[in-house]
Amino acid sequence: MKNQNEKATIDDVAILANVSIATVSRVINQTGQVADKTKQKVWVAIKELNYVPERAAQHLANRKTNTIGLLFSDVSGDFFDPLIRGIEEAARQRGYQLLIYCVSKNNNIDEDMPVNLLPLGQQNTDGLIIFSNSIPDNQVMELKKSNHPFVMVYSTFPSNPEVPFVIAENKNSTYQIVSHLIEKHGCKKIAFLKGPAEQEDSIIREDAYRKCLVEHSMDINELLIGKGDFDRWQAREQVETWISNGINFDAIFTGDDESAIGVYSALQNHNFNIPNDIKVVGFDNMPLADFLYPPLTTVDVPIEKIGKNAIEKLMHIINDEKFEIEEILPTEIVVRKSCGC
Amino acid sequence: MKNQNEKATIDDVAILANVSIATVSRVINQTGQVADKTKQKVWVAIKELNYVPERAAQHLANRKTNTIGLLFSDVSGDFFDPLIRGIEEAARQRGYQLLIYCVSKNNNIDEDMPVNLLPLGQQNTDGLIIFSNSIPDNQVMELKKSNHPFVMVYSTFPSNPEVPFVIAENKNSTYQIVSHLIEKHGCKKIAFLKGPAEQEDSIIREDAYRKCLVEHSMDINELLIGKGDFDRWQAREQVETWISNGINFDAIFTGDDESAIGVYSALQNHNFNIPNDIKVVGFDNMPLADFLYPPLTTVDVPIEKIGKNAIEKLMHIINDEKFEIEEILPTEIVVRKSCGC
DNA sequence: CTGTAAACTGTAAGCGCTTACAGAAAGCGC
DNA sequence: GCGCTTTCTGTAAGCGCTTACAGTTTACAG
Repeated sequence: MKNQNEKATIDDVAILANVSIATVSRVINQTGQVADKTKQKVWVAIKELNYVPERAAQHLANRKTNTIGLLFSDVSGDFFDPLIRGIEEAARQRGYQLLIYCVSKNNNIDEDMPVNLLPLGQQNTDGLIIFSNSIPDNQVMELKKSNHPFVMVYSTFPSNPEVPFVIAENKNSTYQIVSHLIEKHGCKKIAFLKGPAEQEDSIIREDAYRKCLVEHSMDINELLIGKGDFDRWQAREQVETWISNGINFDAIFTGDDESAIGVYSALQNHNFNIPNDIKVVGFDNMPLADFLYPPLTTVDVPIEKIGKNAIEKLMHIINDEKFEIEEILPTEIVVRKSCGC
Repeated sequence: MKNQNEKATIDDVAILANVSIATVSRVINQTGQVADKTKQKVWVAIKELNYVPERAAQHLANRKTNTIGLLFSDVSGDFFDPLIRGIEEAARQRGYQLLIYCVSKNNNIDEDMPVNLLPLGQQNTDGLIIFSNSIPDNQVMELKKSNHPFVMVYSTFPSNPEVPFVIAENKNSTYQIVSHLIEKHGCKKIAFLKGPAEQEDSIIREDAYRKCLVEHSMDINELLIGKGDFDRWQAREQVETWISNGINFDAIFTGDDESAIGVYSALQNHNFNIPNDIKVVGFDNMPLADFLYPPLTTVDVPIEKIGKNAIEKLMHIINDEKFEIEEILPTEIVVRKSCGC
């Protein structure tokens, strides 16, 4: 080692162990055969020098970064948490690092930005996990063309059936939970808070909600379909508006649990009792759902598993193995008290 | 470009633009002088080829990774969210990527693990942000010795006054919020949920709580000091235990907002009214605080700012600029309704 | 002891970039 | 036109690794 303060390189190890750098590389990566005695010497030297391979150099030589990128937007905390954990852990177990990039209002990704200028891409990752609508559709197309492996999470990409994704089942479970309100609790005026317009979940849930009402011979009152944006602030505001406009409803399907937080806040601030005055059900079963009062009836989405499976699929793609383009994980309704049960 | 499918390299650009790779590098990095006409040619070639510099190669040549690592443990979502955003955004603005690693039960970092084997370190980052107690103390010491830049966030490192940190003020604000309960609302039996024993915040808050009671000539009832662990599940359990043991209290200082979630759940499930029966106050002012019912009186901690400032300090360290070892951001009590106001 | 295959090890090229250094071109005063 | 400075550009070395290929050693049957 030229200098005590510099970090050791593979050369230093080779010199100290009295072998060639090729051998050092072989013992570290367990590639090729190395005599036990030699291995031993090398390990000793590595420990002695506190040697850690420089990842950049490995990447360059391997033409592989061993890191996967996560692109996400403003998912709220309680939901985001299990997701990122699932992803990070699964990635790490496979020897990958996780690089992240949050898209937010302040640093939006422009439609016109060439896809190769995305902060996460071929230059620094072996593959990408893209959360929902964190980048514009045309970028997804470009990315697909570029052949850089990626998988979408939490939303499909209808315009191109080749784009792999992992999502949760939406339609049936929405139908079920709305039915529950109608059949079990006799709700007549069920309000609905729709998510962001571009988001697929949002659309599917709305369709299922409408279908459910229709098939139960109920009128659809457009006044009862509000904007929730899967956002607690927006949801609260919408409910406040309904209340101050004197609009009547006996239940709310909040679109997602994040919105349910806003709904609870608005209703309780106006002294409505949940579920006696108004029943509410959500979607996602985020960790908080069981801590709200009353505990929220919702649809359980295996968030962490979605993350894990996304990584798994991504690995298949990266390794050129066979994989299913689409994966729809089952969800199941979890009945707590907010629906009146 | 040898092959249409391969990504372009700097050589391809150089050939197409009919200049040397040195020149290409110079225009990309804006280092050195390049004639306008030449610059132009280079940019055209870059666009033409969709060229993006390979980060690994840059790193190797620069001896700089331009990425900073975030080491965190089980911080809960609603809290974690602003933090990570603050950090990621600040880092990106300075041209750094964010690599993350979650320490959790399943992949704990062993005390004996040599610090150079941490998944985040010299090999892949230029510096680290370390959240609270995500790695054992001795590792922090080792890291310090290794001279790799890092800053602690959300906790100081008392055993070594050289370790830089960014934290929020704890003592005064805890004192204030407990006083508020006593002076303004006449609380006589204030329970307290302490955080994880190793965590500094936890200790400071407990001390301030005790001091406040003593200075208001109140008895300290050890039965009213429970284990909250800054964890909603644990907090709920502790409160349930108190209730089922018939222990009396008229208020709870929950230690942090995350615990407050558990406290609300336990109290409300047992039909206690907050604040009429029992007043509760928290600490952190996480986004959810205003959405709980009743809205939580708590102490506002500038979470996102802590993240930002940590990055800033880290940059100073990396760039060998002057910096303050310690930074304690002011907090302020935000009064909502859960205290009875 | 020899020959041959198997086991092991080393040499050197190359991954894609940055940059020190030197050389070429341009500008300018005379 | 000349010399000198300034501006611009290219050559080549080197960052720390992996790995193809070739060379050396060992094991063992004959």
